Amino acid sequence: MRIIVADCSAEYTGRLQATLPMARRVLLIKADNSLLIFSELGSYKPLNWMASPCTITDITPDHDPATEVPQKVIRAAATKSTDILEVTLQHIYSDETYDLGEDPGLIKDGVEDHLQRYLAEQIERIGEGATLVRREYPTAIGPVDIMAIDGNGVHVAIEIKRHGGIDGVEQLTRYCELLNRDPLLAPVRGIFAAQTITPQARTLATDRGFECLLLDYDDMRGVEDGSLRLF
Amino acid sequence: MRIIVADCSAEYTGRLQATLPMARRVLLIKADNSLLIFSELGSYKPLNWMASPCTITDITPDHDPATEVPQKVIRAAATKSTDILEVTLQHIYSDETYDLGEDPGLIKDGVEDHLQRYLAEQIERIGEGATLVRREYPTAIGPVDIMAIDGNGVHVAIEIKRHGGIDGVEQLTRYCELLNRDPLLAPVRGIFAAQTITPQARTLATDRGFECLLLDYDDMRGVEDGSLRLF
DNA sequence: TGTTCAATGTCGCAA
DNA sequence: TTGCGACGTTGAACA
Repeated sequence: MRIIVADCSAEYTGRLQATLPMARRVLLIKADNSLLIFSELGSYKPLNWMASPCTITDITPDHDPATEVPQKVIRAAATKSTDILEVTLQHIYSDETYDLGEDPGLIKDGVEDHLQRYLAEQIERIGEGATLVRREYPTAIGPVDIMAIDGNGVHVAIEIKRHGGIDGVEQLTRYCELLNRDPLLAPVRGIFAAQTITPQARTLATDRGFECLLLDYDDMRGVEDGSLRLF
Repeated sequence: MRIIVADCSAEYTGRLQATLPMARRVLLIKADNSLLIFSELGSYKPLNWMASPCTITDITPDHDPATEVPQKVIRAAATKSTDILEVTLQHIYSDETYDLGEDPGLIKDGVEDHLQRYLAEQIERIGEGATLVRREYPTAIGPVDIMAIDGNGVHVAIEIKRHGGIDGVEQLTRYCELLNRDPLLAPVRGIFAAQTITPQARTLATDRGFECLLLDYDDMRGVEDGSLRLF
């Protein structure tokens, strides 16, 4: 990891054009050659960047103290496209390199996948006698999160979200519309399951005849842990 | 901007739980207190982070060379939620601070807005004899990207995306449904125009009776530049 | 301030 | 590899 603090300007040409006027910034050049340009504000997104794979070229122009020749130009050129990011360094305050080595990486817990897995394993949460058909049930317009059959033998398409908004209801609507065209499946009920559901989404879902199911993550995890403890 | 190079581990608790095992990494702490943790690989997204607004607390435990007490713990706590990111620094290689000042920001060119402008000016790309009604044609549920009239005098609603996915088709569907209720406009054709269109979006669009139109940005820009050169 | 929508999105999974 | 959807999305425009 090379860390540069410098007054710099930058030009990006690729899927769009972007210009960064001269200002003091921090540049990171990672082991994979990706280059990031940061300022003091904003979230984790850099002002500008070049993703790996790319080649980095350091260009050092002749230095003439009389004129304001840049100290250095760093050119990052994407390998698989014509994207180019060129950073002109006017004054360099620091330029240091550290070898960080490989990173063991991040370990996550608690995302939608877990919700889906738990609900699939505790499918009777949608109603007594329900059985799982499969997770990620494939359709022409994408996989339905969970397909099940309820206690009355009726197919149930379940859309799962961590946070249920209108988009999720639209998604469920598309799936049910499509699935209900299949005489082997129809009628198909829809269930909108989420840890939280916005009032608008609940209204829309209800209006379209879908059931809303609030998921309690801790509860579901508890049941899972409990069942594991039995064996 | 504070730049720290250190062996560190981290724990994030918030919308999810995440753990980062001990490894050498780069930390950036920006003027707004946001904190980013980088490794050598990956794109611009940090391994872990805390967004502004948040408070940063430096905790220096008693140092006992006999046991492996961490040199420092940095605790970033979100202001508006209970999110916490705690970074334990075992060995610090560098810890420097620079004042970058304010950034003039990025200037962009070539986003969806430009596609829309080009297509509006080259409206016959949707068919010979087509004429533009207006860009950002207002409706009760939001503006239609482009409203036009085709060679047969039929209204055409055009939804433009840089990358066309299912969401865009849904958007176009909502617009057309609404517009077709207006006896002064109906019937209204729908065109889904994008630089790239996913197969599923194409299937859905076709199924709903919409035409798909692939846009070539360079081509459209070329025509534009060419016409500009004439004057 | 909250909501909606684009993004040089990025990331991960599965076909 | 490509397609697809989630994301601690981020960021900007607008009501």
